[in-house]
Amino acid sequence: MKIRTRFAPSPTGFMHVGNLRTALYEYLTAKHEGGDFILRIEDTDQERYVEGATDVIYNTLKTAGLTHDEGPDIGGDFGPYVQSERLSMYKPYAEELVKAGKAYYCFCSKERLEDLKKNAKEGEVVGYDRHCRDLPQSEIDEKLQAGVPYVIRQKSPLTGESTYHDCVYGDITIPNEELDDQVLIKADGFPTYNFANVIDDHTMGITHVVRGSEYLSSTPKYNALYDAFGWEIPTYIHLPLIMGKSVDEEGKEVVSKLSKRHGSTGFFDLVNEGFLPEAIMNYIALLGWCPAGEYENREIFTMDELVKAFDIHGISKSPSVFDYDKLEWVNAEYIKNMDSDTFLKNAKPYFDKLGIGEGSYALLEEILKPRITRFTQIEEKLAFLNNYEAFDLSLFEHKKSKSTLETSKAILGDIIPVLAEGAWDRDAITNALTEYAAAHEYKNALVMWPVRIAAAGVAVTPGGCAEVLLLLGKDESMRRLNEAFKRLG
RNA sequence: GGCCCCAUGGUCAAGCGGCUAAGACGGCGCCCUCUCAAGGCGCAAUCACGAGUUCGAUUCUCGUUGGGGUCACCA
Repeated sequence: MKIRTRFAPSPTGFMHVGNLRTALYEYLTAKHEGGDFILRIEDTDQERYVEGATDVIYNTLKTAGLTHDEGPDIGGDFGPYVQSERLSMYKPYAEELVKAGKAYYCFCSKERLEDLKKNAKEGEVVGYDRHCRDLPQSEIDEKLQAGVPYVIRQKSPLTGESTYHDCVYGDITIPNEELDDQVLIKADGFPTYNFANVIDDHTMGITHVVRGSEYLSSTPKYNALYDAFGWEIPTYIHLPLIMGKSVDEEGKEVVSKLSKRHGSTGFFDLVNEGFLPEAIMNYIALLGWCPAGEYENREIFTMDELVKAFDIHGISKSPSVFDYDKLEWVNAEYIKNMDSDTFLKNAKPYFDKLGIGEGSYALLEEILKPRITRFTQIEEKLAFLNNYEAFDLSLFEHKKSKSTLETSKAILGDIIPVLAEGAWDRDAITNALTEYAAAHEYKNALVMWPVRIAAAGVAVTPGGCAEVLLLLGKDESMRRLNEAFKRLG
């Protein structure tokens, strides 16, 4: 049978990387076996409606490279794919359950439910007291007739225990008394997430349910629903949570579910910070899953390779901490391996901002590629091109090169005229400097150091002396060299 | 608090009764080198604890501790 998985986000306008990783694993689970990946929008909570939020979902999936086979935007044989458009189908299912004695009408007011909670003993957590579970039929009819608002609740088993199998966690057993009579249809007639989820998954032919491990303990309730309808229970693949590390008020390191306080956790937040979509996906694929066989120890994967390598046996059970350092490294790997066109496409906005012309593109690509871990760093790396301030002359002093204020002054004095007359290409500049060094029996470093400092005005530059001069152009270089020379007295 | 799950270096993690306990990020050192990177080489760093089972436990069982999740007319 063809595998069908689904990604069922609710439109909140924000795509958490945890959700995105779930989507990724759902995609990979299906695609590894040649199955279908379905997108379904779960918008049964009208109170949480956010304008344009579904576009965020489409854009995320598209940018992330997770192409769905069926969904609200492209259709499919199991539509509609938006829950609010399926609204009419849920209640009849719930009523079918009521008729079968597997669910019941509950007329309890919100106030009564709140009182239940309020009256609970200190530290005690109480669920619904099943007040309406065994109401006499006459009373039910009466209330229905009178138009008393109601919800439909699932009749959960009171005793015994439920066991189910999960592909990652193995057999899970829960005492049935832990299962409460959850609401299936809300007072407004809308289904709850739990209920709609089961109905949708079944009617859409979802074979593998992939979701976070927070559903581990409520899964028996879902199963009870499948059983009540006589439907086949899907294969479950629960995923370990993604955690974040932070420091509490006392300065202690604490680990908790990844959230805003750990830094950017939204997909587009990360993208805006300069992380490449491919790198983000690559990184999160490895958070909680480890490749095996021919892919063992591999760190960099294209989406196609992930599809080939993915195997649910490699999914780990323990939660993992989101490591921004490693993400940064993965991102850098992608940059280093980029072809020129892609590199330029990403770098161009920054080049334009700095007023850099086409003539420098190739050289910049060469010197920037190994030096940036994110494209957003370009501005800072090249700041010296447009800024040249009266830098601290002590920059000319460099122990390793044996450069001092004196040697710098002498060498600049000698070399400025030479450079002024020479050609302005990489070889010419390099040769001029090294030949001068050789002629005076100086180490290259002793010559390169002051020239680079004088030209850039900063200690750290991407690329070396010749590259800095080239980027600056002859006029600007000579101007700076002369100015620095003058300042050296 | 009840219930469920988890537990290998700082982090991601391999391991599935016998290994000098992989690999990666990060850290540190060396090399290369005009700075910074990149690259190369190397080093430090892990089986939470306690009982069992076994000839032998990181690996199996139980307990302890620690961490996480969950207990809605939210999804």
